[in-house]
Order: sequence, then structure tokens, then C-alpha cells
Amino acid sequence: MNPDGPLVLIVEDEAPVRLFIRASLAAHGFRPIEATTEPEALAMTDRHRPTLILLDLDLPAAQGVELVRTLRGSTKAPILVISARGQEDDKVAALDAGADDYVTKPFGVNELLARMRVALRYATTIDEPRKATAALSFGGLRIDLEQREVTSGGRAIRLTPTEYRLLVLLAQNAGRVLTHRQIQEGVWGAGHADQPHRVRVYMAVLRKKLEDDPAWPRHIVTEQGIGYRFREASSA
Amino acid sequence: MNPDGPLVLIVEDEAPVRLFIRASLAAHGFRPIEATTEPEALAMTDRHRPTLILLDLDLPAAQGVELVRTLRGSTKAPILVISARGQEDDKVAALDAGADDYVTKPFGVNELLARMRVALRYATTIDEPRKATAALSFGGLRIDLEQREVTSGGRAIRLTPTEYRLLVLLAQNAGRVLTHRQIQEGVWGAGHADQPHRVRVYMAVLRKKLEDDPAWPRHIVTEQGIGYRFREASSA
DNA sequence: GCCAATCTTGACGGCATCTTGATACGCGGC
DNA sequence: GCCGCGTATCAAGATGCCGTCAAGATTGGC
Repeated sequence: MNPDGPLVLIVEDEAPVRLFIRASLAAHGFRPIEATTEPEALAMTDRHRPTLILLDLDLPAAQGVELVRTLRGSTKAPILVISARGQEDDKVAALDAGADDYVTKPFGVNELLARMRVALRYATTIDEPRKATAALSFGGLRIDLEQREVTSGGRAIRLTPTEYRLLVLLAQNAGRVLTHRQIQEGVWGAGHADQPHRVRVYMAVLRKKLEDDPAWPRHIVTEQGIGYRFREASSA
Repeated sequence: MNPDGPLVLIVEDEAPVRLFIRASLAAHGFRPIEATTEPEALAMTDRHRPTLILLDLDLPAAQGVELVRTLRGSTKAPILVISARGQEDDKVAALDAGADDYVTKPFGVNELLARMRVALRYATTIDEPRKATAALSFGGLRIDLEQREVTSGGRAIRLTPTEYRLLVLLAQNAGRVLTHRQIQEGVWGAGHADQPHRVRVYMAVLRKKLEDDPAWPRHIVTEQGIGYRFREASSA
């Protein structure tokens, strides 16, 4: 096992799945540690400070979502939630509670590893360059937080206050999934999280202004039934 | 913690928000100190002379605006006000009372840091070169306070007395938001702060005379519902 | 008192923003 | 294939603030 690999806590009560994940991670340079219950997960987190946490929502007593909340209070490590099909509500609740991303069972090893890498990349880029980030850059897109200016490929983009706020929220959580609720609370404040329609309208506007081809967005990605995700432009 | 970082006083009564801000500032090289009540804020300000003050308007007893006024009387440090959505009136009142800028909750860390940097930059540039504040320069724009002459890109600009007073007011508060009230009191004196219309007329004139493209001003920026802000021309 | 420069005021148009409704699309389930 | 859910997009409306033009009032110099 790679002694320098990222420490990953697996919270999973079903032994076969746990073993499968452990083997997969170990084979790819991670150092897996394990927990099967809520208190165990908390103890492991406090003691070993894992770099990333994999959490199956199918925990006994359905305490998964609460566990996410508790963990989020004690660590900044990215939390990836594993949920079964048809568990959409739990998944959204877990994200609302602070999870960073999700994987749906059944999943392939490569999918899981890819998600983990993305989560780790963004976690470290947020944490490491403690130097003041006056601007956010994603490929040709640049957001100047001081001047409150957005440029795409050099040309300036005019955004209304709400549009700007939404974009900044997305960009600052690049790589993460943001639920409808999180987006609305972030843009309109708490207590205004019941009109997902508005969000869609603004997403459409942002895409039209930012994306080269709004019908095939490269930055603003829809997560069906969950919310949206901002990512760096992929190689088209 | 960086022992040389700017000392920032956080005035915030809600513990979670306060901790969040403190952690964010400490992680970016600032030295945060804290207060949760009005008298505490005043005491901390007198004793530690912070370089910048972050003040949540949601203080108990709604004393936020009054506190701004009092603080302004005892320190020249920039005051950044934190207000919630829908608190537009309080926000404007706080700016009138002497606050330098505002951030709207909920806000991102980077957004907050960006505002702080802007405030600190202008505060020091105003404070340090006490020598010969005979002229102000912003990119191609130059205001000679002794000769009472304004040039843009070398060519002289003819301004009427009122136009000149307005421009100087804006330029001397570059980076800050100036409310309609402040502008009117600054240009026409106290007791003439109820005709925002005049201000718009003069802003239009100034833009026509100073800006390359008055329809897209680079110096004189409108702050909807608040007032105006003068800034250096960005790199377009 | 006259003139020119300046300032004020009114009116209008415009723009921007935000919201809401209507409609079409896309995808998966049945 | 049909249906239903969630989504994308367009359109229209309400509101309030802003920018601009131009006429009228004022001021100050002579």
C-alpha cells in the first residue's frame, strides 16, 4: 500500500461492499480506513483526520444525513456520499447537509475514483493557495472579485447583480454539486428556497452570456433532480 | 497566524458567523480580533486600533448604524458593513453614517476578502502620501488640486465649479461607495440632500466630459439604489 | 440692466431587473 | 409509444431607478 497516498475513510456497514471499495482504493494508491457505524465514523475521523470521506447513506437507522452534518462540523475533508437508486431525497438532503458530491449505486471503480480525484483537487486548491484570491479563473472565463467584472476570452461580460451573485456562488463551489436549495439560499438568502423556477431562468441567462454554445454548456452543468454544478471547461 | 498581518476587528454577535469569519481571515494572513456588543466594539477599537473593521448590522437592539457613527468618530480605519438581503435602508444609513463599503449576506469568503483589500488599498494610499496631495491621478485622468485643472490623457477638461467639486469628491473617495445623500451634502452642503435628480444630471455631464464611452463608464460607476462609486479604470 | 455662464427643474424615454406564466423539450418509466 | 417529471427557453409585465434633453431660473460680471 502506498504509505503516502491520501487517507480515505470508508463508512459502510455492508461487508462485501466495504471490502470491494477497500481493495479498489488500495490498488490505486489510497490508504483506506474503515468504519461501520456512526460513532465509529466520528471516532475515526477525529483520530485519523482522513483526507476524504466515503459515506454510504444506507446506514442502519437511516442516520446517514445526520452523520454528514456532524462530520461536516468536525472536518473540512470532502465527503462523498454513496446512495442507491431511488434515494434521491436522501441524496439531496445529504448534499444540503454539507456533502460535496455523490455516487449512485451500482457504480464502477473508475467512476468512484474520478469523483474522488475531482473532490480532492478542488479541496486542495481551495485550501493550499492561502494567498488572497482576487480573481477566479476557469479557462477563458475570469471573475474579478475586486472590480466585480467578468470577462470571457478577453471580452467583458455585463451581468446584473443577481446574475453576478449566482455566478460567483457557482464558481466558488466549482466541482461541487449545489442543490436547488443551496443555490437559492446563497443568492436570495434564507427563506427564499421554494422557487426553483427562478433559478432555471437565471441559469439560462448565464449560459447565454457565458457559454459559447448555450445548448451544450461547458461550465454550468445540470444535475437532474439535484441542482447544478460548475466545472472547468472540458475539452469540449 | 501572521504577526504582521492587518489587524481586523470583527463585530458580530452570532457565534457561528463570527467563527467562520475569524477562521477565514486568519487563514489569509489577517489578525482577527472580536467583539459581540457595542461597548465591547468601542473598547476594542480604542485599545487595539484595528486597521479595518467588519461590522454586522444585525446587532441586537438594532444599534448597528449608530455604532458606525460612533466608530467613525474615533478611528479612520475603513468600516465594512455586513447586511442581509432586504436591509437596503440600513445599508444606506450605515454608509451615510461613515461606513466605507458593504457586503451582502450570504457572502463568499473571496468576496469578503476582495472588498477588504480594496478598502485597505485606498485607505493606505490616502493615508500614506500625506506629502503633496496636490494632485490625484487615475490612469489617464489627472486632477490638479492646486491649479484646479483636470486633464484626461493630456488634454485639458473644462469643468464648471459644481462639476469640479463633484469630481473631486468622488476622486477623493475613490473605491468607496458614496450615497446620494453624501454626494449632495458634499457638493451642495447639508440640507440639500433631497434632490437626487440633480446628481444624475451632473453625473451625466461628467461622464460625457471624462469617459471615453459614457454609455459604459470606466470611472464613475452607478450603484443601483445606493449612489455612485469612483474607481480606477480597469484593464478594460 | 444686460449678457453669458451656470444651475435647477421638469418631462420623457429608456433601461434594467426581477418575477411569473406558457410552452416545448428530453429522458426515463410503464 | 405514451405519460410524467423535471428542465430550458421565450415572452410579457410591473416596477423603480437611471440617463438625457431642453427649457426656465439664477447668478455674477460688467
